[in-house]
Amino acid sequence: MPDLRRPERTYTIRQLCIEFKVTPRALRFYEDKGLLSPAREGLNRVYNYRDRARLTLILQGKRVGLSLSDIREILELYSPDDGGAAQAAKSLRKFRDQIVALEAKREDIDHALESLREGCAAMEARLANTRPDLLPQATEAVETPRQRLDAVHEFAK
Amino acid sequence: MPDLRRPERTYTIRQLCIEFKVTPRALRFYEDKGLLSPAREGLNRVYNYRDRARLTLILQGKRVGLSLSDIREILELYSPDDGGAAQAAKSLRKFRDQIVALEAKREDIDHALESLREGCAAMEARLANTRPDLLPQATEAVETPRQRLDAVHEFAK
DNA sequence: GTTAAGCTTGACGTTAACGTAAGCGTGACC
DNA sequence: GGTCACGCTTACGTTAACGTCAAGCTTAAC
Repeated sequence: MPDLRRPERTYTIRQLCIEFKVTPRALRFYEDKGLLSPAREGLNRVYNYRDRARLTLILQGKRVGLSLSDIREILELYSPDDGGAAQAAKSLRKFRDQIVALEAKREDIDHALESLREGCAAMEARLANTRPDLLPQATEAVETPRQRLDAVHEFAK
Repeated sequence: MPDLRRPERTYTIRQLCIEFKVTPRALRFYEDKGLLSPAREGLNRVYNYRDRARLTLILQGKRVGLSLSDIREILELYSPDDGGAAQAAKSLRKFRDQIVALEAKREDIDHALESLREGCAAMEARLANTRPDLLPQATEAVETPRQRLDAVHEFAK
């Protein structure tokens, strides 16, 4: 049995799920889509450090707004054929495209925020004049549910 | 017949579609979802300047990444139904919630941009060392298809 | 020896925002 | 009097990224 702290370390599907806060369904889905291809022990999936690394890349990609198929393309660039130089250029272009898209989105948001703030100010002024007693009612925020993962078990690294 | 340059001006569904580069299906969909409710002339929809204004708000909202139901809520705030101060307080709270949500989205985007830029820099460095000839290839933008609406007719304002 | 936990593979369900097609009505035009 | 062009409704199809069973296999525990 390999030392648990070495790169030979392997993971069950659930271990990775808990560590990265995703569901088993998601990992199997990524596999379906060709983003992961863990080894098997009988039927069971066995993830190694390389799979783990790919998973972190997948989730990072998602966080920056890339689609799974974008991510798959990028992942393919990091492994095969040559040193990956020829097509690293391609993923560089994708990154840049994404940057441009996000910058545009940011500007839109800034505009929206501006007009929302104007609207707020106007309504505050109106309320302050007519029913100042109602102002505090608008101060409370709405509850944000979030979080709903099975267990909260802790796995040693 | 009303003067075409006055606010009494009305629009057919297709006129709005061409002006805003959306499809009739989209407008009917927004209506289904309660974001628009144009008048009718027989069966045919007749949009007025107010509907038009709402449509611009809808599309602005979409650009900043709001869902249609988010947009519907916001639209409802702009038609206060009563002069009611109590309602205004509620609206104010919603506005503030929306501001908070957008600010969060903005931060997310900033983070994403940051790591995208890092990734870009790393890949540029790598490419510059190994295959500087491939760098220009990544400079071109990807073609953006877009536009596929029947005619390019021009409608006077 | 029989639960229980954890894994597996289907396979259908879900949400958003429409696309697309079928079938029908209406007026304009040649 | 066909045939566009435009409009209507109803309704099924689509994509992404999983969620949610159902049914079944294994292994550890009691």
